[in-house]
Amino acid sequence: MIIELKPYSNKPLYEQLILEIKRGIITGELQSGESLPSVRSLAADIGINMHTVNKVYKQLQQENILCKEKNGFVVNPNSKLEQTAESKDLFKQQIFELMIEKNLYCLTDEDILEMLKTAQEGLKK
Amino acid sequence: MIIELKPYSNKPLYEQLILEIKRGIITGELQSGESLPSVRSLAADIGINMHTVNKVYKQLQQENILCKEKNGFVVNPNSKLEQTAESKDLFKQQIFELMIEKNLYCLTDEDILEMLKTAQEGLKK
Amino acid sequence: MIIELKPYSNKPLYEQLILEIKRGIITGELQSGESLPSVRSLAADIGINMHTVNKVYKQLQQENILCKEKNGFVVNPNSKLEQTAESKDLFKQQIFELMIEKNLYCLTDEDILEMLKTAQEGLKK
Amino acid sequence: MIIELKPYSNKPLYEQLILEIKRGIITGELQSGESLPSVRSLAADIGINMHTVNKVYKQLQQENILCKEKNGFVVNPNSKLEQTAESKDLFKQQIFELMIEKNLYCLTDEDILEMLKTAQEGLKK
DNA sequence: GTGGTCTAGACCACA
DNA sequence: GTGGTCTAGACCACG
Repeated sequence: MIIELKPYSNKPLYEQLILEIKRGIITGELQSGESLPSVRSLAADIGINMHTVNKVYKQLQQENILCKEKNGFVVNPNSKLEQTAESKDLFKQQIFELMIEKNLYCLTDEDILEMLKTAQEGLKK
Repeated sequence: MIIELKPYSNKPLYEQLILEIKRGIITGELQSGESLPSVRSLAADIGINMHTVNKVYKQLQQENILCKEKNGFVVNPNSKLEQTAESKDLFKQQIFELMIEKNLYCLTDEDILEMLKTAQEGLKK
Repeated sequence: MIIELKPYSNKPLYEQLILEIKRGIITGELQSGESLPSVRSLAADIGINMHTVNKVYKQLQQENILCKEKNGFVVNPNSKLEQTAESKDLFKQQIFELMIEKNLYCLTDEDILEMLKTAQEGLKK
Repeated sequence: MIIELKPYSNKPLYEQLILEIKRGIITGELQSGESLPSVRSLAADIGINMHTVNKVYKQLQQENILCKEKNGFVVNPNSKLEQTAESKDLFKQQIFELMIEKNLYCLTDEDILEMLKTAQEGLKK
């Protein structure tokens, strides 16, 4: 799986990396139960600090997306992921902000679905 | 218009306030062309610092949502707001992240629209 | 002579008015030696504060563009205006800033002359 | 790069600093992609407040002249800068005011070009 | 009265 | 270490 981060972006590296890993899971590049690279090797591969990768793995563990095993982290092997309470709150907040913009600029449900579809098609890099 | 901020939220006060003002515009509590309270009075009202309000007004001016008149700020009197290039980029990023979550937790288009609708109904506090 | 000020602009009213009067002189709408309206009547006409007009007249007097007579202000009757030392400094600063932008965005002398010409053609409202 | 600000000028410190940085870019003292000093160190160097430098960097980022990287700001690495819509409007206004002065004092195109050239030669302090 | 600018000092997130 | 945010208080320009 190829991961590219933008050091220029406003978005913190760790958030970018979280999104990248989630993307990998969605596209199937990271299968259920598959092991992730070690903190050190991933950090070296993508050229960022070890602590940043560590933070990412821990946060994804908290979101129930990764599980810690004795030999490192693996993708949660449960076929269907459940949102944690915190994830749900964050998601609601995302929806809320989207709704604000939607109304402010008079966008329709169709506009939103269209954009979601476009985003999804651009998923596999 | 009632504005409530959460001082201990992760979200910066100024971002919260920006959302609140946008909400006011959507619900019609703030009409097109209507004057906003002065930075000082709003700051006093909601119990935050003048400079924080100032930052909010300036950013909303940047987003073309507020206009500066000689005696304070007013809601952009244009009936239909246009997204700036930057707004569009941010919106695309919002959509992208939503799409990631949508796929990760196997949500449907209908789920998303339903949540948007719910959020909208909860608009008027 | 028709004067229109934009209360929305970032530019202070008094600076706008100074430019408008200079424009009038250039286009010939205000002839050499011609009287200007009284502070009060001009203020009333264009809907601004008397003090603002007063400030404008005084500043233009200092720039040697207007002269004070017993019955009010008149356009300096000298056929050819001379820049005061301060005007020259301000003008040099204007030129300096223009030069900065010109170089920053790699504009040519021709671009500048072209834009000056265009501005001049738009002079007579 | 040597930067000198005039604390008692009419022009705000932050505008002066913006011009100085643009000057540095034009003269090549600041190369494309080069890092700028941190807000704190630059502020200390030139004897102004950190927040003032911060404002300058942010505004230059807005103008697409600086980019924010993870560890500070760098000069936009694009070889040719593009004016933003706002920059263009400001530039037009500059041209307009120059044209007014040009006509008021009966200056010729050659005078303007001559002054621009002189200003440019005085660029490297 | 309004917003704009500048200063100063604090705490936090990120890497 | 970096910039980001927030607070607090001061002075100024504008109208």
